[in-house]
Amino acid sequence: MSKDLPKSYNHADYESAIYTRWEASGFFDPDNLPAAEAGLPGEPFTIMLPLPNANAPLHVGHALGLTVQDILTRFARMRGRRALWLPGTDHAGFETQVVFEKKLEKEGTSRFKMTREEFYKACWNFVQENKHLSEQGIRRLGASCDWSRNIFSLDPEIVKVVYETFKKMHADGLIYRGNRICNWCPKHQTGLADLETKYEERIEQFYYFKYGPFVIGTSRPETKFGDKYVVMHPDDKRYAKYKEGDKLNLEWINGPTVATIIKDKAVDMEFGTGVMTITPAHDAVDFEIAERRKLDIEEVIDKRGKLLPIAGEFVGQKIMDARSLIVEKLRAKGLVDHIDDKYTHNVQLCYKCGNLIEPQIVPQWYIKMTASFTDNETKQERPSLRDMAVAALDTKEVEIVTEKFEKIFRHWMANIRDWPISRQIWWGIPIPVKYCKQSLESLPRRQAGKVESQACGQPVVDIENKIDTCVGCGGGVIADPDTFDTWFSSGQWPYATLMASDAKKAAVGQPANDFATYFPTQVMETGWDILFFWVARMVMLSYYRTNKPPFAKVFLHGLVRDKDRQKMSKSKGNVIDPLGVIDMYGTDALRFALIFSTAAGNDIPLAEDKIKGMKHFANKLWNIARYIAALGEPLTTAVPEAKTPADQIILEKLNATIIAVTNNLENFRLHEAAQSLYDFTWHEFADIYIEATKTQLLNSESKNFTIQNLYYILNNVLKLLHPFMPFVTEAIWSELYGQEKLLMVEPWPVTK
RNA sequence: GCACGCCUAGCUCAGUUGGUUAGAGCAUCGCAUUUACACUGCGAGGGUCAGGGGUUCGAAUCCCUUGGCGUGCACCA
Repeated sequence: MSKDLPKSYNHADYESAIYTRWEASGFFDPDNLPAAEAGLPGEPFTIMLPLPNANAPLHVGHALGLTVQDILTRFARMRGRRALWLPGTDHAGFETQVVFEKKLEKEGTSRFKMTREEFYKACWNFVQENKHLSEQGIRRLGASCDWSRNIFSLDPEIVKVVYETFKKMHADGLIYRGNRICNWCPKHQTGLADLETKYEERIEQFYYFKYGPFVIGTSRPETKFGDKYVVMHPDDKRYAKYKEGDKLNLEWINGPTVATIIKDKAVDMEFGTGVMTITPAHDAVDFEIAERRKLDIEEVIDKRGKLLPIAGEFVGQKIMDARSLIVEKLRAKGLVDHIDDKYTHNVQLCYKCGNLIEPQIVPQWYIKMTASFTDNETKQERPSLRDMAVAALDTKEVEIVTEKFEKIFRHWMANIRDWPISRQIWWGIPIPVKYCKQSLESLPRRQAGKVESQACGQPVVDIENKIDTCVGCGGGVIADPDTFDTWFSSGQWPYATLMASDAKKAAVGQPANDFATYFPTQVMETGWDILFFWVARMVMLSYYRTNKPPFAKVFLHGLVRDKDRQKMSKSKGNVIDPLGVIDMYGTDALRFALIFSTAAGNDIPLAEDKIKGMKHFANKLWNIARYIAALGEPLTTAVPEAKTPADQIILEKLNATIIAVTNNLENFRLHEAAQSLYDFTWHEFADIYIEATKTQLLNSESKNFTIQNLYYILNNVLKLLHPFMPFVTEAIWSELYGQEKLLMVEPWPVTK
């Protein structure tokens, strides 16, 4: 019986209905897959959806990641594996707070005009809305993820796992509270990790001031009020007559002062005059010298970037406003030696707002990255977190697809420093620590050089929020006001999600063995821009907590750029909206265009022409099916018969294509798999073989096996293409064979 | 400064461990016209694989070098 199909494939007629059928089938949940039901469970295949941030709509970069992950998941599923693609959303602490604060700003308010509770609730609602939108977008991309396990990083079950890790690390001595200089963003009022700052080259003035008998250089006159140490290199012959510890009386900005000579090798003799004064509270290098030499540390600038009383008449002024006034005053006092107008240097900026980072001394929680430790439970000696991660690469327990990124990863690991995990923001997981109230109040928190635990014992980790009495003095306690760096929780994602899933199941009396079954995961697919932020942390934390790698392979995709290789940005107007593209050309066209000509990790130029071309490909496939369907039913669709030379050639090429596609998918060469499918389908199958069948079909002897071969090849092509173009292939499949059998769970082709 | 990568057709890019005549999409040009599909088919032009040197029977691919472009990390007052 022949079928009449419409002349061209109209994606809008099929996509949403097909997704609904997939979802209703229950096969996104691997526990429902036929093999598992039949008591023949395939090997699990797990992949975690990398956390779309709950603060922004999907962009084309998400579309790429989702496509790659869906291809891998569908491929695994069709090969009989229990494929679990676990979707989730990250609260994305700082990122979301920044976005939400901008929104508040537009509405003429700010978080500082709200209570913390009000802010948190408003932010929660904002995130829920966006989360819903993202999830709809993910569905439109055809993502075959298991919504029954959908999870949010602020779900209590996740928070519990995160807290347990914190407690264990604290018990193991890997976490400490450091009262050190950190990267402080005066706009966002929080400390930031080095990764969360960026550098920008600027040409500014460099000032040379007379400091007693010396000339000192500085780019930041506004920090110089409290300077009382003058530092030079011990081998600098120019200053040999000054000895360590010598005191000098001299005139400075706000009057006479006493300076102490310090000799330290941290000074670069070649730079400036080889003499500097130090400002330990607002400069990392100066702080390091002061800490090492036990020098006094005095704050000059407050957390909002205004001068403190030590600045005398300048108190309360913003540092940038004060700078020129201070220079004028020094000039009036005859203390300006000269000024270099063309001083090129790099300034450190907040990666979000681009404001200058103001180094400040703020107590923060840190994780030791390079210290080996004794596991408090097992009493076993274990290597440092860094060393565990590097060992994972050495043993190939974790492999990063494309060597280039492995090198970058190792380089970063070699230079890693302790990770500050506390943030002074409100949107996030609170740090589960209590302090003695009395000691906190008697010692103003965040006062430079003081640690709040001095009065009454140590801070106490309280993950169940039960402690209300200070163990030292018996008085009240105060909860740590800070939240975790988002990456501390998302860094635990691969195991935390599965542990949390078990906790949820156990709570309703279901068998809970997700962690046992689906961990470690097989693949982590994400953009290279979060290799350090996320991938590195997952590897370290997973080995720490589970003794296992979080995933076997890391597949890093590149940035999607426009056709001229420009970064997509709203201001350039070159942003491709994935949902708009889907409306116009269909999901399959977008997916295939994204995958088609890119290697792992390389940036992807995406032009509308390419997407359009792939829509043509979907239509070509549709018309191949239409041609074949019109020929009527075959005797069998399972056995090909190579009787004519054309048959032989096409069946050989099909076998070669099956092998190539399978092999390329196994090795993450998705673009090569896509290219060979495109080429085979269009130029071998359609252009050559189908043209040849027009003659073969005229002959009644060859008609039957020709129809048989056409179906056989079409079926295989549909299966091979399904991971890449799930909608059009499923649409054709159901037009041919009805809606009962889903292509999604058909077995993967094998060669005949 | 430390590290990494890239340079292949007009444009955007593929090219796995070295192995036929170096490929695709788009663009260009010619031909075909009620065809499963114009969202088409057939065909053509277009490359010193950045330059130079080396290893090899053989190099876009490996090594050295020069030039150009880019990225990550660090960062000096």
